[in-house]
Amino acid sequence: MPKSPRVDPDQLLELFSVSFGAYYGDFTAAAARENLTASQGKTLGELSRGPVAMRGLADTLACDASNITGIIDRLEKRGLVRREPSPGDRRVKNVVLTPEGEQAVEAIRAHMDTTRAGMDTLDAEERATLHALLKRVFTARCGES
Amino acid sequence: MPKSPRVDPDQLLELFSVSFGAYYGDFTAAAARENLTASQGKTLGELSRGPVAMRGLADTLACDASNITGIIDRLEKRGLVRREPSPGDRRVKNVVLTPEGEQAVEAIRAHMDTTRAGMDTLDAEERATLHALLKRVFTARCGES
DNA sequence: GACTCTTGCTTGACCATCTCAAGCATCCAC
DNA sequence: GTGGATGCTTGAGATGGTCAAGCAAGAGTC
Repeated sequence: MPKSPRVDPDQLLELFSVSFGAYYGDFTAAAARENLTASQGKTLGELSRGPVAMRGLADTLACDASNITGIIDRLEKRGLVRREPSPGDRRVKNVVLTPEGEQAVEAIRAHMDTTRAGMDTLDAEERATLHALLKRVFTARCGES
Repeated sequence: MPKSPRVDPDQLLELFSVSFGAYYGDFTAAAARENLTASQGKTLGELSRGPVAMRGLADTLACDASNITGIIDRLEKRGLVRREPSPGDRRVKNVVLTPEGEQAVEAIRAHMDTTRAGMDTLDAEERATLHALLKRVFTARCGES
């Protein structure tokens, strides 16, 4: 079953652009529902995988460390996040999600309506295929075997 | 060949988050190379598909129209873009990419190194499959037959 | 210990992005 | 032509982003 022959990398890149634009819009809207900006939502999402040092957030979000200070300041002021001193290195501050922060992450994920509706058009096998292909394209270098 | 059984929507959503983060970082870096911010790059990318009214850009980029005014101001000042009156409606201004603007878009697309490297790990059939699946998830509602 | 080097975080300055409220010009319906 | 809707701009205020500078703390050397 030849899905559609002749998809060159430029066409795929173009589709990435459109798809990610749609995802980003959906994400931004879901975050706005919680009175969070896209950057704040993205930061909380990273933290949902476990505590991260300020430096680590700056690396993941690909921005200057000084930027993170302000974002965490605002999230901390709202009680969604907490700075904790690192036991091993007193320079380092680990950022931890509070229960309220976890709730916010859940709420955002639950309200990604457009994206979820799109995913619902795939059956289980198609989801598995998409997952495998996307993973190869975007997480190759962090690659476990 | 069962790729990987049991990928539920939440896992796929999670992978979207990571993948789009990687894409966004790559895009931002490529845009920065041209002395453009991510928003400016995204705007130019939209315009590469043809002229768009200010209002249309605001809709596509999912932000307030007043925002677009500033972005286009800066792009126009740098000669990457031009405002043209719409023949049919004198309220509307169509934004057109200049040749310099087209060059900038090409340069950004050419320097999406991480993403291109990831795509190179796929063969032609896998690209076609990924294209078809992504398209179904994210462009269903604009759907031509 | 003292000296230096590096690293992690914060601060301040400066611009870009984003939203909202308000305003103006134009179109459209009546 | 009057009134209402629409397209764009402006200005205020908060957030996001970079850069340069600074402080605190680990790490290596003596």
